[in-house]
Amino acid sequence: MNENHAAPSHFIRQLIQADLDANRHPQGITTRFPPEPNGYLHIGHAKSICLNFGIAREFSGRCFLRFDDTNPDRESPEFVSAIKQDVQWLGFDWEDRLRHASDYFEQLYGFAVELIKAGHAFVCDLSAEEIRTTRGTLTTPGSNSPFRDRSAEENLDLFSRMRDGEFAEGSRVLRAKIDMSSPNIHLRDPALYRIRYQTHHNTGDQWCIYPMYDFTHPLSDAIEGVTHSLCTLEFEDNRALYDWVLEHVSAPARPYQTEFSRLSLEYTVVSKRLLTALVSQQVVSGWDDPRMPTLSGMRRRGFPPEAIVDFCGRIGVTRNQQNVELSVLENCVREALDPSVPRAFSVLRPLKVVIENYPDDQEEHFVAQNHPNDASLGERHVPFCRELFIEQDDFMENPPGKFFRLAPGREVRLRYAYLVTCTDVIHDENGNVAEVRCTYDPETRGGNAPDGRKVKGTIHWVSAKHAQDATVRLYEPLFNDPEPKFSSEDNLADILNPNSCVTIEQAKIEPSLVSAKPGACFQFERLGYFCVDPTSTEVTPVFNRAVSLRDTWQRVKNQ
RNA sequence: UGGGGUGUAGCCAAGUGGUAAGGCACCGGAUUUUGAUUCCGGCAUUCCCAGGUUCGAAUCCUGGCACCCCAGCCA
Repeated sequence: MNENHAAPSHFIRQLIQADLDANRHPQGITTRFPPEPNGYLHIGHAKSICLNFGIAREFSGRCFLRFDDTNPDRESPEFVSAIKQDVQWLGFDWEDRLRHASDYFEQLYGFAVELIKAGHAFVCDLSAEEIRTTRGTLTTPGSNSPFRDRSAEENLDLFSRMRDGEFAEGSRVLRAKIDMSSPNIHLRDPALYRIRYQTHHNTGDQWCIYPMYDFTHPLSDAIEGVTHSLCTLEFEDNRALYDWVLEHVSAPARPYQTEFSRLSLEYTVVSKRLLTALVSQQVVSGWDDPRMPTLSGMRRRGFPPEAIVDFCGRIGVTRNQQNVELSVLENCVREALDPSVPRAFSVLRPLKVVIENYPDDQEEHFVAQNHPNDASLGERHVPFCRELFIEQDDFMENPPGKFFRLAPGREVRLRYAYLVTCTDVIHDENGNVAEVRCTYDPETRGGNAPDGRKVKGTIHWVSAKHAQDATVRLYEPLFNDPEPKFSSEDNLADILNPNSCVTIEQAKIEPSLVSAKPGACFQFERLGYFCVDPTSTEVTPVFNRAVSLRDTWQRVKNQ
């Protein structure tokens, strides 16, 4: 992590500091993270979690985890428990501050009654369609509902009968009475309650009217004593309504909303609708598919939570449109993993090497460091014999100038083992390289030549006799376009990267890797960071590549 | 063409009238039994544009331009 860097000073931090300096919050500050339980949390939510929980921690305040569950049509307990798990995984603790907006339904109803009594809300019998057409447009004002001037008594009666289930779904709504000609469309008599005969995951069949977001949110904030209600920029226009609600009922506190820009990450999409589509159309294996930008996907991919928290700190909090390059996240993952993760050998695309002058029945083992820069991670033994596997990429018959791996007549170091020289190449019937023959120099045990000759190339390897097969999955971005655009009519296949997941069924792994437990992470030397998948077994180990190593050769080769 | 926002390097981002931090990326170079890591060095005479105020402007004023959000009984 970046303890060396001072916490960046963003505008919300400054705002809170100024409020504290002015002694506006003698009881301390309170924030909340308010997800709707209608999907899994993604990297965009992580930004909000780090902001809300982080700022509370930093200023010795409190942060609520509040499920914003006012729409029973799309919410479920599965999502509730997944969200809780993800928040904890990131390292945040809501202690005794777990809430649901639905916990407040009765109080909310009371506030609605207050509004009606004061003449600030009315029951409207217009259909959804009629409301839409009378709302006006961006440039023209709307017109008043014919039901706008009902008496408070009639409204009270109607609203209570709405609650009692006397009316059909969609037949009536409770609306705020504000201003149908407001240039801010959110103020054109917005709906506050709608009728929905749907079992709610928390309140069951207790209610058939459900409050809307714009009514619920400010009041939930007030009930919890939230001082700083932080949300994303698309709610900016809603702020006028947020304030209106708080100013027209006897709210127990006066919270204020501040908006920041939402995160978008190159090559990924954080729209719940599209993520849901990817899952339901089985483009991915589930919400926790390692290609998903969900927290559960990134966890399965092998991203440590500290990397995500670090990332959220690095990108900052502003009101600018934020489109962050993938390399920032990848760098955070590498930086989190590199110092702590043990190294191991694995060959993804095996090429057989026979050491011609190494006795057929001989075996030995070499001591390998688990971490080149940290002896405390210990060492392990790696077996060696006459037949090995090396990476196909590490051999070229006609190499370009800068290539310093194995080639006919060239000498390379087998890491921790011997220097070997390629003496012959055997081709299959199609002319492809099928096997490479080498000789080894017995004087170079461990990898150094007594005569001091320099060998530029060092490659990894695995003993053919001792290696085990494993499944290895390599990932690329799910989308082709750095800024994926989509609409519901789009054929997903057209925008998806066909190589987003490449599965290698018969990678060769060194013996020490066989018993690795799900969740364990390793650096496969020269290949990247790999994490054991939850489905892995000793019979069929499964590794996911979290991220590759930085690869200068790839760049040299491509130029 | 209504309302609300935002413009600082390829991508993020500090900067709050005193002469452009930092990260990522990129480009060198050193060390290296991972073409990794680490280390050193480079990378905005200029802050969307044009005027103006000022000894002095990314910061203040005026006028443009570009982009984003809003017309769910979603959140």
